[in-house]
This record gives sequence, C-alpha cells and structure tokens, in this order.
Amino acid sequence: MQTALPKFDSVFSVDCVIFGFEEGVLKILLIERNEEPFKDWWALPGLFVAPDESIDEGAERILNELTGLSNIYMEQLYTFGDVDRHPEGRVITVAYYALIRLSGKNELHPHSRYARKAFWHPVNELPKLAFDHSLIFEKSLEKIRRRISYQPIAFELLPEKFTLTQLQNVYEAILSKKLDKRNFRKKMLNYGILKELDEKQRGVSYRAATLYKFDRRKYAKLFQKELSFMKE
Amino acid sequence: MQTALPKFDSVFSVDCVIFGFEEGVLKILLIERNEEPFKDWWALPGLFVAPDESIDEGAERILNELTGLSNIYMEQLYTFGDVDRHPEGRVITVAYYALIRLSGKNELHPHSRYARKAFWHPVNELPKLAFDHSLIFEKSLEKIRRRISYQPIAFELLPEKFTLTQLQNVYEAILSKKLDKRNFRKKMLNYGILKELDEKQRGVSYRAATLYKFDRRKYAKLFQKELSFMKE
DNA sequence: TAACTTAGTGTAGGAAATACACCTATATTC
DNA sequence: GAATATAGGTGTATTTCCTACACTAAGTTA
Repeated sequence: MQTALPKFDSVFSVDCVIFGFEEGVLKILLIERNEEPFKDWWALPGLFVAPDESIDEGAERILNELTGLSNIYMEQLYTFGDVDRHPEGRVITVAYYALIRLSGKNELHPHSRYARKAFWHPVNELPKLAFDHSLIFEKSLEKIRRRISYQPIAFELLPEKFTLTQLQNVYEAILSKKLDKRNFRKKMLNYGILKELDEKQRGVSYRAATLYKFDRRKYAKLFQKELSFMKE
Repeated sequence: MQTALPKFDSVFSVDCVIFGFEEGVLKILLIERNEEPFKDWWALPGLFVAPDESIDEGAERILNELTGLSNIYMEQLYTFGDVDRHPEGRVITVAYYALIRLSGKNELHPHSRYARKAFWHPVNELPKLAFDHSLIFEKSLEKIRRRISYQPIAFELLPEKFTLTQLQNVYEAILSKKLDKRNFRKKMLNYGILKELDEKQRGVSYRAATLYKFDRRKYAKLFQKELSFMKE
C-alpha cells in the first residue's frame, strides 16, 4: 500500500444471495431487472456502495430495502473482480449471503422499490442469472453447505419454534441428501443446544409434534468445541 | 445493480498475508513502510488494483514482485471496507493469503523494489501492524487453521520431498498444539495421499528419515470424500 | 563401542457414526 | 366410534474413528 491514493473510477457494488426456507424447499430471492444491461433477466439483489457506508452497511441496506427486516444473519462471501464482469465498466462486487425466516406471509417490504419485482425461486430450478450471478450463487451454496456442518445456521431459516422434522428438512435441503431420522434426532438432542418446549405444533391434520427452540445460551457455552453436525 | 454506473473515487487495494515455514516456525512476510501514513510501521505487502487487472491478478502481482515466484497457492480471504480504515480516503482492500515454500536461501526477488524492506516474522512475535492489518492477519490465521483440518494445504509450505516429522511440525505450528506422533502418522498414511520415496533425508547428524511426496493424483481421486484431518 | 538423537512402530479402550423397523398419537373420514 | 391415514417418536448392535500411551531401531558422533 503506497501513500498517494490513485484516482481511478472504480465502482463497488454489493450483491446478496438471500436464502429462505418454505414448504420444505430452499429458495433465494431474485430481482427481475428492468434496465439494461441484462434487461428482463433475473439477478441477485444488489446496490452500489455509498462513499460514506461500509460494505457491511451496504449489504444491510439491501436486505432492509427488500424485506424491511434488520438484524438478519448475514455474512460476507467473496469478492468478484474480473475486469469484464460488468459490460459497462469496471465494477467490483462484494457478495454476501443472508438467511431469513419466512413466515409464509408476504415477506417483501411494501414500500420497497423492489416490491413488485422480487420473487422467491427454489434453488433447484433457478433461471439463468445476469452478470456472473450464477457463479456467486454457486459459491454461496457451497459456503452454507460447509457451514451448516459445523455451525448452527439452520435455525436462522426457521421460525423461533420449530419441530425436529422441520429442522431435519432444512439440513436435508441444504445438504441435498436424506438423513436418518433417528440418528438425526439423537445427534441433535445430544448437542444440548435445543430447548424442548411444553408446546405442540398446531393446525396440522395428524399427530402434532413437539416444538423446540434453539438455545443460544447453551450454544455459546459449548462454542469453543465447535459442533460437528451431520457427517453422515 | 442499476444501470448507470455512478462516478465515485473509490480505491481498491489488495493486501496479502504470505505464510512460510522455516525452522519449525510459521512466519509471515512483512514490509517496512517508508512513507506516510504509518511510516516506519510494519505492514502486509499490498498494492492498488490496476484498472485492467482482476483482483486475483493483483494478488499474484504482489507475490511476483516480492518473491519472483508464480504459481503459488493463494486464496482470497476477505474484503475489508470500513469507511475509515485508511486515514487518507476510502480504500477498500481485498485480502488474500498465500502459502510458499521456503528453501532457506534468500527468498526475496532480487529485482524487487521491496528487496531491502521485506522480512519474515514469526507469527508468534508480530509487531503492531499498520492500518487494520493485524485484523487481516488474525483472520488469515483462523482461515488456514480451519482449512488445514480438511484440506491438504500443509504440503504447500514444505519442499516437494519431506519427512513425516516435518509435516507434523507444520500441523503443529498452524494449529498451535502438539500432536501425537503415532496417531499423526497412522492417520496421515491411512489417507493414502502420500507417496513413500525410496530415499532418505540427507545431511542430518542422526538417523535419517524416509522422504515422502504429496500424491496429487491420489488426492484428486479421493477429493469427493474430503478428508478430515487432525481433529484431536 | 558407547552414547546420543531422532525414526519408527501397535494395541486396547472409548466415543461417535451408522444402519435399521416398528409402535404411537392425533385428526379425519365413513 | 371404528377404521384409516399420516407423521411422531423411539433403541440397539456394529463398525469406524479417535485417543492415550512407551519402547526399540537405526544412524551419527565422540
């Protein structure tokens, strides 16, 4: 790093892969572009970083504009900086991924400029994406696959109270493989990071399952040891 | 991402944490700054990204200018973009880390502008670093600690032919803990990614150890399963 | 040839991962 | 209210991996 800052018109953007889990399916939020380049293509939501905001703040701004939510689980993924990744000039983008809780209602911020353009897409049936966004998505999926096997990020995709089957479904959707029910429960309960509630699932047309909560306190205590989830 | 690219003078840099392993000690390469800001401080080697080079190319340029080497194991680490991380303006930096083989001879490129300013520092006795470089270093160390436990990056720090004790020393230095010799050897040989050579260590004043090579072919075959090294 | 230094080796116990199938509870339907 | 349908919930035996642990072998030097 030298002293005099060079002047050169480089542009930063932030793009965000926003994951949600709905009806047993892992989905991401895409925007339909209505401008060139890539007009009418689907793209990851993104924006240009303002001179007075940090990159993290930029990423939070995306989420807030789209969903109205803040305090979302979010993490930087990778920075994509090929010279020709944007057809109109040099744009370096810092990619983030986020995990959000879908409640089944309308999740999009009603005042957002994106409100009519953003839709959830199952990750297994994604359209072609603008720019290098398919690559960014691939990388984000690899990242959460790896991460879910040693950190409790699955809970970020579920409501506060959830059943063990729902939890297992998140693991199966992200890892895209079936897990054994008994082993899953045994392992998960053994970690001691779930709190069993005195409460059952409601509104199902079959035997209701027990609800659980993720116990952040207990997790924090165990944090040093780092869990090793779901090797099978 | 919108259409019209905004004009705003943001500056990108690349900074690189370059790891080497010498005399049983893990070291990084630091530059002594002779300019403001942070004149006379130690800093990670870095440079500004040119308009016509990708970020990866920028990182390679650092390594090449410093060491004259190319084809080095290198990976993007994280992007640091706080508004005030550089006292003279907005500079976003993409950090990389690299692992290089030290042969004990002079490792610095003789024609480099850095030739007289770069020195290896043991990671356990680092000085304070300029900018947020201490933070970058911490993050790089976390990254290689995690990575070495599931990917064979230790070999990148060793000469092509090495002894099992040398290999164990790399693991111990990165994980900063002692490992059991018998268990280490058992596990390492079991993976089947080492080729035993018909050759012994030379120039030692005690019983010479067998030399091994990392067998990239065999590793590629096993790659799917992803090894899980050194949990103990 | 004695002494020093590192190389190199095996086993037993415990913990964790895996494979595997049936009964139970509740809601719905007839 | 009996039958049916659906998901909930549970245990054990096997294997694999991790861990702890100490001595002999080989080569070098004095």
